[in-house]
Amino acid sequence: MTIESKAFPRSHYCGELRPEQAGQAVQLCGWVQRSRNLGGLIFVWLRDKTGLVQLVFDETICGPALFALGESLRGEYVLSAEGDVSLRAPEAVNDKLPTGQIEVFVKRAALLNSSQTPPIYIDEDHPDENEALRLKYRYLELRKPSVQAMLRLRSKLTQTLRSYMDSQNFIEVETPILTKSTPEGARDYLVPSRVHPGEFYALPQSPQIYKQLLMLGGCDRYFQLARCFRDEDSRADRQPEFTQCDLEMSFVEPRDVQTVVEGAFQAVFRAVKGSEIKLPLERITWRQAMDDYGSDKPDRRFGLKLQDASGWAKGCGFSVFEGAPQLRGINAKGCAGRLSRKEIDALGEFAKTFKAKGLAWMSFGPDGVRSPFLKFLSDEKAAELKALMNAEEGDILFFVADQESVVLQTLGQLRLEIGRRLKLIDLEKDDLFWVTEFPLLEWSEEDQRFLAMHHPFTSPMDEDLPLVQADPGSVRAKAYDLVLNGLEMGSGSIRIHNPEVQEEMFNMIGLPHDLAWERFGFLLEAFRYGVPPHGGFAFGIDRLMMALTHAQSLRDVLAFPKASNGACLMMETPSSVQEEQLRALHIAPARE
RNA sequence: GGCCCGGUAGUUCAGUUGGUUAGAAUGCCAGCCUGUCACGCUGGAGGUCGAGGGUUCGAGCCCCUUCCGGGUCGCCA
Repeated sequence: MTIESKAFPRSHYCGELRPEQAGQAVQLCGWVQRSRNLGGLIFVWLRDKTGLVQLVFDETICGPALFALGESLRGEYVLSAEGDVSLRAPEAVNDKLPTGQIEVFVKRAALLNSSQTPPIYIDEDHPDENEALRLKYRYLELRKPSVQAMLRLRSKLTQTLRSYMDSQNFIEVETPILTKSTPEGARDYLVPSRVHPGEFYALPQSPQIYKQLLMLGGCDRYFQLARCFRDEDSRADRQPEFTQCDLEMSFVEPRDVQTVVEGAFQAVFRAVKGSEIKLPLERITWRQAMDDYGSDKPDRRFGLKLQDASGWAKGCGFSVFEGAPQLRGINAKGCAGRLSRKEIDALGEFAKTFKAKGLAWMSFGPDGVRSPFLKFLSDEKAAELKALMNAEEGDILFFVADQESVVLQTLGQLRLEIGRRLKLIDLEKDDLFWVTEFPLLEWSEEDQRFLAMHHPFTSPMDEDLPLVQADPGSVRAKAYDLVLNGLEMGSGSIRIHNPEVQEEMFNMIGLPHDLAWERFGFLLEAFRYGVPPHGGFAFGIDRLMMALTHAQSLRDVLAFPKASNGACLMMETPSSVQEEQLRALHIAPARE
């Protein structure tokens, strides 16, 4: 019957009250979700991080002063309330609320704060609100029990990883955030130095160099939940700053690292999802992944594998096919009737965004074969192609003719697009596996030289060492990726510990000796002092969260995500600074 | 850097071929209401149609520029 201004010590969380507490006096704290004023009776939903519970203000029980307070309550007012938990009458039970069998008759309350009308709905019924507003008022969105549940899940995940890595005798070591700009790879965020005019630190894209130095330093088994930064454009699954579980081990081969990582994923799935992953995980080679799926991170939850028709294309009579280095295709089994002509054309446009010149198709409907290129083929060649692609009535074939990289990428993406459009993907399945034996190098048309596919410290496979001089492009690396449901969870490799091989590597990627020393001299020098063989792995915590929660965007699994241009709409960063600050950093103001 | 989609009330959206005073729902404010749970009923307030320029007798609508948000290609060792 009293109104106070200080919060009461809390006895229970709102969302956790159950019929077992009936008859008890409880103290609750939270925010007003909504109130329904019936005149002589007021119902108020109180929310905390666990969920909602219904408070009842009944004037005959709480008295006129407290009732007046109840009348004044509005959305997001902050309230501390004491009252008696009471079972609801059967006809008054709300099945939609976990706490719907009970309600709390308020006897004491403290109004701790009022609130403006919030600009976003803080409930679970309005998920598709304006992204910009959600980002600007993220702190309000955090009040949603679903977002709170995400944060708890994330915390559970990191706790599980830490305890698992500890159980495997890894130690967590923090490496510097102020570090050195590295060439190759993503753009760095630069940090100007006040003490060293004209010189810059960089934020780490990963703790790569440090963890290798830790191996040199005898740490043997290191891990870190590491913040990483890349100054590149965002995507739904890419943010400028993100968190990786980064690890490195000494005296190991790929299998040893993979065993530890697999175990970590098994532990996480057990703890967070309650599901069991069978170990060891399946391994497929990079070559196999590319040939079958046109991707080094295939989504294997549906079929539609790629098939090579290059051999058939020789002398087929259709110049587009004959003139291209490669012809590969997909048989979309039973999909002929599910794709309209308009949709097929849209897929053609889709294919063109991946540099394909066009998308050839051939459908086998009840009224016969239809295809824009059928007229160029003899009956025999057409029949051959049908047999080669295992086509039957109801199927539709898609082909891309071009150089290998374009063919594979286009068909790989097309396969995913068809899978999405026709809902062929089994979302209940979790498909976790290794892709191994990545190429060491990839040819860059732009730079007209080889680039390290992973990074320049990745070790070649022992059996491919003889190819290093003769055919660098075919050398495979001790590099491996972990893939979950078509998402790249992370990648790792065994590093080069032999100075001659390292020198050879720099040669292959066209990095002159003195330039290599300028950039990595400290590492190369360190490696003269008895570096152990070592290798490691890193996987994205954020992407793993996305997979575990079926989130559509990385934003949904971060407490404070950034917008697609890298800006924080809430704090309005990046922001300009005072000229004085710039002067201290020896930086000239931007000219308009 | 390229391409696609979007921006109208606090919020989610509608807005016809370019034509009167820009609408709905919800939220908000006021009043009534003792079993609501998307409470109900009555009344009310609320708009720089992202911004700037142009075409026109007349622009939320057409054109140009630009800003912001989302997606994507490039990029992301």
